[in-house]
Amino acid sequence: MYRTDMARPRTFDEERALDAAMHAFWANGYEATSTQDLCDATGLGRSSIYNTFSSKHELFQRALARYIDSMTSDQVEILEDAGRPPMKRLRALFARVVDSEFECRKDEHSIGCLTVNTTVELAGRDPEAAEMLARDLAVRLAAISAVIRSGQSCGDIASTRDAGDLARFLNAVIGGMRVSAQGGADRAALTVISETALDALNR
Amino acid sequence: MYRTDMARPRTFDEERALDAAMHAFWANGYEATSTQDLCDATGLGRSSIYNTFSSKHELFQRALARYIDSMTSDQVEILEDAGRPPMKRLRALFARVVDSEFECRKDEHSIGCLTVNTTVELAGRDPEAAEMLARDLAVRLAAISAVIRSGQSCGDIASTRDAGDLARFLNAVIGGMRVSAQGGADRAALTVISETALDALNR
DNA sequence: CTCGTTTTGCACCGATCAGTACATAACCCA
DNA sequence: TGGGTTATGTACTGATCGGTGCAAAACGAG
Repeated sequence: MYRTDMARPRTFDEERALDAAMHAFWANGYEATSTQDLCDATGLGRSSIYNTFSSKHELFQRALARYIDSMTSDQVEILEDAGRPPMKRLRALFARVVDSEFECRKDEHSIGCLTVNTTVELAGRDPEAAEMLARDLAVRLAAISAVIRSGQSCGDIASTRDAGDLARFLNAVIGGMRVSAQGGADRAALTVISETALDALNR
Repeated sequence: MYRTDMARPRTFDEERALDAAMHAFWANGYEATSTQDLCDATGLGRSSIYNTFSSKHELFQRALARYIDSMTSDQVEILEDAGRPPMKRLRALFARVVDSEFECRKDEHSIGCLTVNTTVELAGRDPEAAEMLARDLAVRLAAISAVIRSGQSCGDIASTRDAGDLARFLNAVIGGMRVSAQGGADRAALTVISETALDALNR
């Protein structure tokens, strides 16, 4: 079908372009990011973008997939660090969330989390995005649940609530922290929120 | 300046039109709601909309203000119900939040909360919206803090954390519940999240 | 009924939207 | 060096964007 030999090679790195597009969608949302914005962000011409990614919507899906892959594998890695006790792992997860809100900023404001942003903006009317988000949510909930279960069985976590329920709770708090950050909450505020959330596991 | 007498009267109710516009922005977001959508939602012609609300942006500000007014006064009323003990008031607040996620729906999905949606979509690049949201947040945090303080002094709330910090926490959980609802969480899931959040106040 | 004022409907504005057509450039292989 | 193939830049498409101009309609006051 394609003969990549004996033809003009690309002058750009597809992964880098995808990364730039991802940041554009992340900072401004799907609707507010125009195809021209994507050209500017990636440094590519319209032809190259459409030749490589087919459409704005497919480019968005690839950008979202990339974000989900990197963020969730990052978090799962923290959660599956068998060398540390469960509560320490959860604390590390929250610390990671707080840090992430101060990594990518724009005009002194957090740009939040692409997963949360997309859930709010698109989940209700973009079936493909909704399904990607649902699958990712399941993965994250499973990872958190596993840590909580092990914490409950070793006595590190006192709460007798269902591990899955506690995982949903922690996940909701993380989402709420993202929103709070976009609403202007500073590092201290986010830190206290996460500490308080962990209080709920110890009763 | 204006002589409303001896001129053609309006054929529509401004508050009803504003309400329809608010629901359109609420369900679809600012960017995804076109002026044509606003005409369809309100039943007004373009002239009437621009004559009454000046611009899409000003109409949005009025819609957001209307939403904030009604939602926050609703919640503050629950929180200031001096006849009930503090924890009961907080529980009632969360019950109200859960219910609200199942009042206005679209295609089996929650449309969330306009305050959260706007924080995510616009807070970073719309100063007027950001300021309205910040003022509203301060009001809600103050109301929650007051309830928590009274709960701490009467022994209804065991946590010795700063009341303001606990309020930030509860507010974040509420935001996280809105996001979870948009991500597909059902009533039982939201209920457990709120119960777990309240666990944190009793240790 | 006429005048002054505002509302309303309709046509229209330039700008921008996502996406495409096509010629040419750039490359590998023979 | 010439031919096959893909990448790229430029110009363009129809549709829609937010917003406006304007004339007719609709009313109250005199």
